[in-house]
Amino acid sequence: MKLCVIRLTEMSCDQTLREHGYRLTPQRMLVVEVIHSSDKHISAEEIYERVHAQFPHINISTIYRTLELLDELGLVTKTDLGEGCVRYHPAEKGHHHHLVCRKCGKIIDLDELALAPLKDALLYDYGFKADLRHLAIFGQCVDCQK
Amino acid sequence: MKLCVIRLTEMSCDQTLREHGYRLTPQRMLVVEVIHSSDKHISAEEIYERVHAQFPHINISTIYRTLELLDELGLVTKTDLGEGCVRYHPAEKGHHHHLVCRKCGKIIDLDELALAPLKDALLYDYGFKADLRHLAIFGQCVDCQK
DNA sequence: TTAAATGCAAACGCTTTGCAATTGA
DNA sequence: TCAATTGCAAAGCGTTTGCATTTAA
Repeated sequence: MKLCVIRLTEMSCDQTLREHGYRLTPQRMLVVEVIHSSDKHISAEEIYERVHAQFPHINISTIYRTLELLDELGLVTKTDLGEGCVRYHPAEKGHHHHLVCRKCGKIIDLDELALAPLKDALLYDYGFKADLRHLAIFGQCVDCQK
Repeated sequence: MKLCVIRLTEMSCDQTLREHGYRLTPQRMLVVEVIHSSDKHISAEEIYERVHAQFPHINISTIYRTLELLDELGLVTKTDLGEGCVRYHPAEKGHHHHLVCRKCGKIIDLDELALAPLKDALLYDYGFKADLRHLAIFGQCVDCQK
């Protein structure tokens, strides 16, 4: 069941690449596969490590170039969680926010709807059209408060 | 009137430094002065430029070391607005959030209270104690929506 | 006098770039 | 075939660090 979804998503990536006249190289396919099969948001370095295990010849600049391309095509979303690197995840997996624990580093996903009232308030009070995709909110999780 | 406030705040910085056994060097005093007299949040590079104009001998590593110290003493607050650098401002100027326009780069200050409902909701629903100081919210400002 | 602070230079981690060699269509 | 893509090496950025020299107290 899970596998079906993954395959489908990867296939639509491949299709999108082809549609835009980009080549389907093994490097690109592996990057797409790794991002889609990751259960969490993944950094360029982590993607590199995983691809490298299967394709030792790959260079990290190829990872960055592929990520830039996937971002341009709207296939991945970038999130800056304030760690000094950017994290990527498939755009298809939908928008959500992040509660980042400053103590243990845990990242809790927060549904997009949780910020809907704030979004409305900002538009009403400031005329500001907030783009609240993948917001990172820092603090302390339940476990670390004990 | 403004000048009084600035003087007072700088003096309390100087006092705090002294109280903790740190030396009052001309470099440190200039950094404090520049941060306090800036009308907006300022980056290390910008602080360096302004201090350098008055004190050409200064090195940027001194700026970074001073900022680290001021942060430790709770005299300045750091904000990552996703520009690839950290911005600083006097802790005395209070907490607030930032509406960052993706088009024109304008930064609108948002009162701390605006996020109080969200903070409460996160604690209630997730048990997450959010530290909502100096949050950056990206989007489009009124002017850029036209 | 002397520990603390500085300037300098070199390195850091993440990311980008120029260029020659390789490869998918 | 040949432009697109890659690997490689080098550089970019903001920031940090080790160390000898200087300086505030």
